[in-house]
Amino acid sequence: MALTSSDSSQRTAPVTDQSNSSPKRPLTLRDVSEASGVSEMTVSRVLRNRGDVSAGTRARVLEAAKELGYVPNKIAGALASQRVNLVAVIIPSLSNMVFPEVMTAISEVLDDTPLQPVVGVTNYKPEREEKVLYEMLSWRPSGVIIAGLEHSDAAKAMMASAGIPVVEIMDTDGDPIDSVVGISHRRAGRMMAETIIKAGYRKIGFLGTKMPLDHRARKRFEGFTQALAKAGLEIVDKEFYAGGSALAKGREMTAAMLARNPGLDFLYFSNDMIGAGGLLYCLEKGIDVPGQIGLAGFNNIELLDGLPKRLATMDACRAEIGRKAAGIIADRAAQGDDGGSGGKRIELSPTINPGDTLRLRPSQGAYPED
Amino acid sequence: MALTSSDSSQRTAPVTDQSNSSPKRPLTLRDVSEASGVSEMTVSRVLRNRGDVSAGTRARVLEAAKELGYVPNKIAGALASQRVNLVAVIIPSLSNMVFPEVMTAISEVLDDTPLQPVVGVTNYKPEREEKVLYEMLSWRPSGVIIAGLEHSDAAKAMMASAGIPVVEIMDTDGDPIDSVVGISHRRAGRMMAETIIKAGYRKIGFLGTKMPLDHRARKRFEGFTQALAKAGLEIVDKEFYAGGSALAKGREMTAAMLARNPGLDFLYFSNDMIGAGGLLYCLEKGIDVPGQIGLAGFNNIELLDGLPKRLATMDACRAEIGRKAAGIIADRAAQGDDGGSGGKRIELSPTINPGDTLRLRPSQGAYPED
DNA sequence: GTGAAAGCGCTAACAC
DNA sequence: GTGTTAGCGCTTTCAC
Repeated sequence: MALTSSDSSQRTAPVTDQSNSSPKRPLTLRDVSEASGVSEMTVSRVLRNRGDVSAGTRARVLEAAKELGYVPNKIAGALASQRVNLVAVIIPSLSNMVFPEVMTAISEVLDDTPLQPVVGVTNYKPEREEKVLYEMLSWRPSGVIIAGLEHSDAAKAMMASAGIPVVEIMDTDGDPIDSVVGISHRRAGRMMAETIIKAGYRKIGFLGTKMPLDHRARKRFEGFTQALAKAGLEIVDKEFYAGGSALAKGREMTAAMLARNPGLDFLYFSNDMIGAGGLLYCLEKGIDVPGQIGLAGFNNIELLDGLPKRLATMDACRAEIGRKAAGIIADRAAQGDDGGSGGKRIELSPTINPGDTLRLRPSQGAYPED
Repeated sequence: MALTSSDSSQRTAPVTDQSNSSPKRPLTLRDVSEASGVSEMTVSRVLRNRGDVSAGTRARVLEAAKELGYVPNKIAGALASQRVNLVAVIIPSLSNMVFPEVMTAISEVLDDTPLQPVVGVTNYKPEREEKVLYEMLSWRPSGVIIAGLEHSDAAKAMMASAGIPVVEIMDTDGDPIDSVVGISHRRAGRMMAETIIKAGYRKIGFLGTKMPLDHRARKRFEGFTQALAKAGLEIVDKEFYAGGSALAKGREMTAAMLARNPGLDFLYFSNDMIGAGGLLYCLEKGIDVPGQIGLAGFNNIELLDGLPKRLATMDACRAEIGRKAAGIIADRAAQGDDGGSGGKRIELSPTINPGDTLRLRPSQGAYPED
């Protein structure tokens, strides 16, 4: 791909610096055409590597384009060809660690295609999501990848009628507009609860974010409490935070909760970062983890490798989600498919990583395994 | 801004779902024009809130647009108006924590303008930077914000001749194409060295990334060793890593270095994350920090609040850099300035945050302060 | 293998 | 206040 001569030579420096010679009018195909003595049409063909062009003209055009420092105008190109090789990727946040990872996976897949990702950030606000979506759709992208299944009616309507493939990612608990790739966060919560119960923990506290708009955290919580209920258990205590450093908040909340309920034997954190804060607190206080208290988070953040103990957590399949989602868009785009042909539904299976903060067997043999 | 009626109503759901009624052809102004019985031109004016339109027609147009679920085509708009309200933001990485923060500041400033940021990621590779830049410039953005001062000749030429404002950010040690906003990383390295020396530490180790393309880390290292040399000191040991979890690497490298050189009394880490790994290691080993060994990192990452001790570090003014850079672009865009009018040069002053891992007075009174 | 004409969907500029 | 005309810089299509 990077080896085709036109590809590399197109974006090369202007050998003759035109910036002082002419008044700063952006160069057009016509300029290259005149400089090379070749018609605009043929110049266009050379620059896009389309159709047959003789080696001679080809060389002359490339030479002229390079000399002038010509950069094609994609706006005009897109309007004329009715094709925009952009994929809108709409995510709640960049500072969450989770989303950059999904982005990376998406980029990797799209790198092998003509498509390019464009990111929009919503900050977990539906009205911002709607605005960002509107802005992006107005550039007529080839597809949309958007986090979550919860959107305003207007947003849903826009996506449904855009005539392009839409992939909702991260979460599968709900009705997709078109395609979905993700995990069931309810199931993830349930799985964690079952694992904890099986390990013999009984007095369980929950610590999470206050964000009512973080639907995935909410669903994990629901799944978690539901599975506990099924085993006749109930959360002993819970606490939610908003803002500030997650690590510090995890520490503080853990301190507060353990002060209120010294008898707790497990803390389930809605993300790894606050979990790490809790872990550091427990270790500092000399609490036996996972003997006296077990801990678990969510996300399997690589960032945290290197803590004194590895926090038990759950892999949310972020990279795989990104890859699959990008793959769906890429396939559809390659087929010239406009999104009408029924969406895919891909539910990935998250796995529990017990780390060092979750004992695997019940201490008193209360619940035999299997 | 969000209160102007056109602004909010433009992006509202199609009340009548057109997706089944017509073959999936994207709607055009003409459709709205016909549906409302108003000329395309006037529809355009209403939708953009330009010029005087009577309340009556205005209402009818809005009604029709909403009904149809019309989303304007920015491609056509941009081509016709020769205006693209996009700002290209080109950064090395999203997973670095540093850049999302800069992005956030940029977005905040641009939110008050018609401009919109579009991110491109280079992964610290010059050839990718060149490609990303080329792609973005081909959309004719209103400005470019790009990390660093080191670019390929081709990249520099493209930016110089693009006829738009260019702001290079993060670093001021070098020659900008147009404007710069950042800190001097050489100075940052020197400052840290001077502070460390003043505090009485003498046997200093350095731990950093192996990336030869992380110019800012390199400059900090240079400034650091240079200031040590001035005081007649030399780094006792150094170690570089690549890949993997920074926290874990910091821990491992610290262990290795202290095993080799038990006499070290200070470790300077090129970033907070590996610094945190080192800190955790020292605390675990019962090493007296900052008595026996002092530690410092770089970046003042909020993420790390909550560690057992606050790591000494240096604030890189990330938010301020983002704000100032976006401000420059926004001002120029508002003035219709094409970037010809001489760039600004803004050098911010990083400050040292001693945290709990850097004693402030020399223990033996070797170097009296001021 | 190359060129000429038409037009993508909008908006600037000017008429009315 | 509203409509008309003429492009924006490309690519499509078709002729040669």
